[in-house]
Parts: sequence; structure tokens; C-alpha cells
Amino acid sequence: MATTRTDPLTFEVVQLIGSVVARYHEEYERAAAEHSLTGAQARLLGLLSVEPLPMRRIARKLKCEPSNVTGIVDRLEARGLVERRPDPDDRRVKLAAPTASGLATAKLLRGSLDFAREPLAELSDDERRTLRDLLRRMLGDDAEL
Amino acid sequence: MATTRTDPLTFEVVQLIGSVVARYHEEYERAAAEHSLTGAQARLLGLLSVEPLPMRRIARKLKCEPSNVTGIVDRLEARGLVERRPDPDDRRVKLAAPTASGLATAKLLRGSLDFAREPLAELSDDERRTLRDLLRRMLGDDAEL
DNA sequence: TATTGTTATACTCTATAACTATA
DNA sequence: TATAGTTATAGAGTATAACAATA
Repeated sequence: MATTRTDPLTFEVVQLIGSVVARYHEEYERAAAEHSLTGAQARLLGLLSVEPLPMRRIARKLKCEPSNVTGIVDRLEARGLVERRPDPDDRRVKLAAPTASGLATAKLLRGSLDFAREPLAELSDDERRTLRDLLRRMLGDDAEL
Repeated sequence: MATTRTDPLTFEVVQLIGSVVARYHEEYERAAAEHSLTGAQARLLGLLSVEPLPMRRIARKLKCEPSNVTGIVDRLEARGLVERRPDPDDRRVKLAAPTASGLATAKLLRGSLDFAREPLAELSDDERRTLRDLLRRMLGDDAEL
């Protein structure tokens, strides 16, 4: 187990990461707004575009309370981007799934998210590989939910 | 001007950055909550701990509307962490400044923010330097406000 | 009994627009 | 008239607690 550092170099890297986080967030919200979605709605729709999920699992993925998911799905459903389906195996659960329109929006959204690639344009392939490896090591075994 | 890429390597780096962002955010909110602050309150208090600022400038720094700053400062002021001072040079402006208690809280908060250093513990000094340089290049000339 | 999703409630953050007091 | 800060309003996200249906 390595030890946490407090030297100036580490401090600067932490600050740089803070800047990346701020930038990423701004651009993500902007991209969502372009499709008249809030950040939370865009994240939820992005999740569902991979696979339909029970409300409970969405809450775990989004790291929020299940009661919040009800509202976000309600608003996406009102716009025809998501629908609730029964789960044949357990009548308690409802599966949230994107509609065709929802899938299309999710795809457009991913396109708008090109933004995230833009700051990388400055780096060569070798540098990207290096960055990828360093980020992988930083994140370690990031458990899926 | 370099071009935006769409190759798998770039895609993976973008995803990794997304993970870093998610992790950073979680931990930031957790650290703020430890001091019974919301994320927005913690960010505002952190800003003021560097130097007192007019409400308007806080809004620009936080990239939100000035009307929101009123509420956040209200809540911090109600808890005795921040105070409003008149600006001698312009009687229209109010300077928000941390109290002694606010400064102490900001310092504790920065301490709790050690979290951000933790994922870096896996990297050697050389690797940190490399990461720093890559992030700097990614961010380019990030204009101050 | 335990779990799933929902409702009810309360608080915070957010943007918009209208207001006030200065400049 | 222009600017700084505020208020009023409305919408969205958040957590907590209590509830119905199902397991």
C-alpha cells in the first residue's frame, strides 16, 4: 500500500485534476443543455442506452437514493425518451428502457460529448498511451456496480 | 491547430477521465458533507479563503447567476462562516469574507481533500511529473476570471 | 419479514425577471 | 443610464421517512 504525498508536485497534479474536472463538468452540462436535458437526465439516459435497468440499480449507478430516480425517469418518460417496462421475473421491479427517440438522443449526446476529446487533441498517440496508463493506475480496480 | 480524434485509444482516455471526474466529485461531496456543507458551499468558502470577493465576482468564478450567490452566502453567514462587508470604494458592492471560524473550516476542508491525493499514491515521482506535463498540455492556457 | 418502487416532505441549487440603491 | 446586489418565482436534484405491492 503506497503512501499519500503532500509535496508541491503532488499538489500541482491535484490542482490540475481539479481543473480537468471543472472543465469536463461545464462541457457535459452544456452538451446536455443542447438537447434540453439536465446533467442528471443525460447521465441516466446514457446509462439506459447501454441496457435497460431496474430503478434500484439506476440509483446505485448514479449513487443517489431510489426515490430520486422516480422523478428523473418521470421527466424523461414525459418527454417520450424513456419507458417503464414490467420485469417478467419479479413483478415488484420496473425496468427503465430508452425509447427509439431516447436512443437517438443518447447517440446525439455522445456525439456532442466529442468536447471531451478536444483537449486531448494536443497530445500525440504516444502521449495518449502514456496518459491512459497513468490514469488506469490511478483509478486502480474500479469496481462496477 | 490539432484535430480531434475518434480512435479507440482516445475513446478510452476520455472514459478514464470520466471516471476520474466521477471519483473526484464523490469524494469532494463527501468531504464537504463531513463539515455539514454542500458542495456549492464548500467551493464558495474555499474561494473566499484565498481572498474576500464581491458577490458578482463569486458568481463569475462559480459560473452561476449572481442571484444564487445571495442564497449560498446567506446560508454560510447564518452559520457564522462568512460575513458581508461594505466596499469602501463603491457603496453598491458587498464583499463576502470568511470569518475566523470560516477560515478554520476551509482549512479543515482542504485537509479532508487529501482524498484527491490518494489515487496518486500509486504513482512514482517521475510518473507524477509526466502526468503533470500531460495535464498541463491538455488544459492549455486556462484563463483566470 | 424483506424488498421494490413510489409518495410526501423539506432543503438546496439553479435560472429568469423585476426591484433597490448606488454610480 | 448602467451596475451591484437582492427578492420573487419556478423547476430540478437531493435525502429521509412512510407506504403499497410483491417476494
